[in-house]
Amino acid sequence: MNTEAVRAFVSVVEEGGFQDAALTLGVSQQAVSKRIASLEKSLDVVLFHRGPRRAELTVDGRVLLPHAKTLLAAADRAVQSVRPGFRPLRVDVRGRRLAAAHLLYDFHESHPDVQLDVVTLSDGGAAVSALENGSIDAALTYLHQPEALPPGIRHVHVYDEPLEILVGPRHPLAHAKSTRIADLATHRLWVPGIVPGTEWAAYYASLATAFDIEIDSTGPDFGVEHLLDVIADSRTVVTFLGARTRIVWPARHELRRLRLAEPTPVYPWSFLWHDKADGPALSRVRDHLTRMAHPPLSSVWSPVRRDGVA
Amino acid sequence: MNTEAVRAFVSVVEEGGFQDAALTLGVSQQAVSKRIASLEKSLDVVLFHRGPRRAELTVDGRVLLPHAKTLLAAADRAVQSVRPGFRPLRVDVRGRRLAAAHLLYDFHESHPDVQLDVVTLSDGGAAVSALENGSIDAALTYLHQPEALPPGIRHVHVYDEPLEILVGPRHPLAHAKSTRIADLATHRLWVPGIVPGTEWAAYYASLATAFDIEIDSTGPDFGVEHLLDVIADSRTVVTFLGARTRIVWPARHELRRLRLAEPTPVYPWSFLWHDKADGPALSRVRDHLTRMAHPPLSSVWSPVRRDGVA
DNA sequence: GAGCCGCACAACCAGAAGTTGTAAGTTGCC
DNA sequence: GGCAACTTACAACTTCTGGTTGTGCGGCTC
Repeated sequence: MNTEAVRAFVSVVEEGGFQDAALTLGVSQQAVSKRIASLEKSLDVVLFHRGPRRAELTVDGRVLLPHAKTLLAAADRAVQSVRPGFRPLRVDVRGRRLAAAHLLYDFHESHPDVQLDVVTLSDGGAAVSALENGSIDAALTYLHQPEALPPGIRHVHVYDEPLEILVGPRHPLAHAKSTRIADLATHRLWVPGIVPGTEWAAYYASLATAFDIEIDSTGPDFGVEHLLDVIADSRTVVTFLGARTRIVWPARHELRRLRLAEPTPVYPWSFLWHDKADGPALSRVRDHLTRMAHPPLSSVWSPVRRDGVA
Repeated sequence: MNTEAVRAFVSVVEEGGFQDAALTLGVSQQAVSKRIASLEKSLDVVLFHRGPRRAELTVDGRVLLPHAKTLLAAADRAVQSVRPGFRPLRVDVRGRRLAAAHLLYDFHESHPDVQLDVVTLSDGGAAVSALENGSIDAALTYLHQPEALPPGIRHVHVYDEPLEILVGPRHPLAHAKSTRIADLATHRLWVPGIVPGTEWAAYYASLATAFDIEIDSTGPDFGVEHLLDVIADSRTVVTFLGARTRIVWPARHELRRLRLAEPTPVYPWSFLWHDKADGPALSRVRDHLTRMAHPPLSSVWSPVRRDGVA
């Protein structure tokens, strides 16, 4: 499947003949003829009835046509996605199952005309340096030290995500409706895969200090499936997750999500962008996110102190 | 954008390095290196950080990756769509705004796993010969002469589509709820674009004969927009359309669709297929369509007499 | 420091894909 | 019927893409 051959095919259909297609493609008629011939050979079907009149699509050609068009559209979008200056807005969401991805998806649903490219970088620090060198335009992340941002990078708080815990069916808390975080001190709090130095690690460090609990992030991270297996089988292990974190577990696992209360710890999401990247598309995203900001819960704990309105 | 270069790019990401990608692609490491280099040159971005360790995606590479994958998926689907013996089921629906397309879309909604290619051929006769030579697998059309089908082609009636009329806001019937077809004899019944010799022409000929009305199909067909313009402005002109024919008219046109009653003329849709093409996918479509068959209306007129159940 | 690993560059070669020139076919007009 | 006008296809030639093998360079590992 040669892209140029496909382009020739679509062009012949749209222009109505080899000659005219050649003209619009800027090549000779013979070149178009060769492209179509090679395409037909590679697919092993005839695409046009060549009458001496004009070329007419065969049934195979008719079937191929829409597929060919989507192929070309995909190719064009692929090229556009990395074209400096003209590319879609690039936003880092830290992970595709996290609340940030959810927030951005909300935006996409209500603004389908804004071209987006969703990226996931390794950590918030990487996002900031990517913002600095211009390889991304914006990021949704937890900002541990707002005051330490490099010049030119701006930020706004957009969402406080309540924290929940996940326990197995035989855990003592399995049938509770909610629990207080201080009551968790006696349980084993396990959050594998926290990479030291990331904003994620900083958040859990703050949480552990604030409530005088111990969060175990040791041991190798074998992935979510393994974590769920352990939780499901254990009477003691508890893990944290954001209220809007999407996880899918196998049907056999009867896991429970529990709200935390009095206070509810929240994971604060900020929207970051570079002054230079600011423009109409970016401000539409930012406006949407700030407008969507949920009203603050009655009793919350957050690692960052925010002055003024949420 | 060379497809093979994109394939190499995705392969390098999935395999984790140039070397391994070369192995799975069956080419030399240097060839992969060249492909990536040419892709980077054509896009004018760097896709991989070449550390001495393993190749690592840049932000541009991360962004391109999903686009590259959809591009390859589109290419594969395009090839599959014409691959003899393995291609998706091809069904002719006569026109994408007609009831047949609607019926097939219903099927697609409830059976998204069945790969379909929807085709529109010029007329029912073309569909039959396309069925005969195997270039399509099935068709939804009005079958004027079921007894004249070539051997091997089978058919089943699936849907009676009530006929409606379309009038402008100043037409005397504009505020009627429904009308009897016999009462239309005094109006100008205009259906432009009926190609003689098609099943469409045969249907209207039957209709005209049965109710002793005159249907005007003369004059050049300037398309639906022109037809709607004429209807909207006229106090006399009336046109027919199927109850499930989708038309979109500009907001300024206050057109009215009216049901026909006592009897309601129906446009009977049949599902046609070739014995040789019968298989699990085709029978799922056929079963769905026959199951969806609507209960017969109380008083209908149809050009074909059907014995037994609907 | 020696060896290993991973990617890039150089030289070479085959063939893909462009060009021009020309043939073969049908339509339309005289 | 014969010729002009038009279409697409084929032939010969040229260019250059994209593959190969051989080799170099830089950073890990031991």
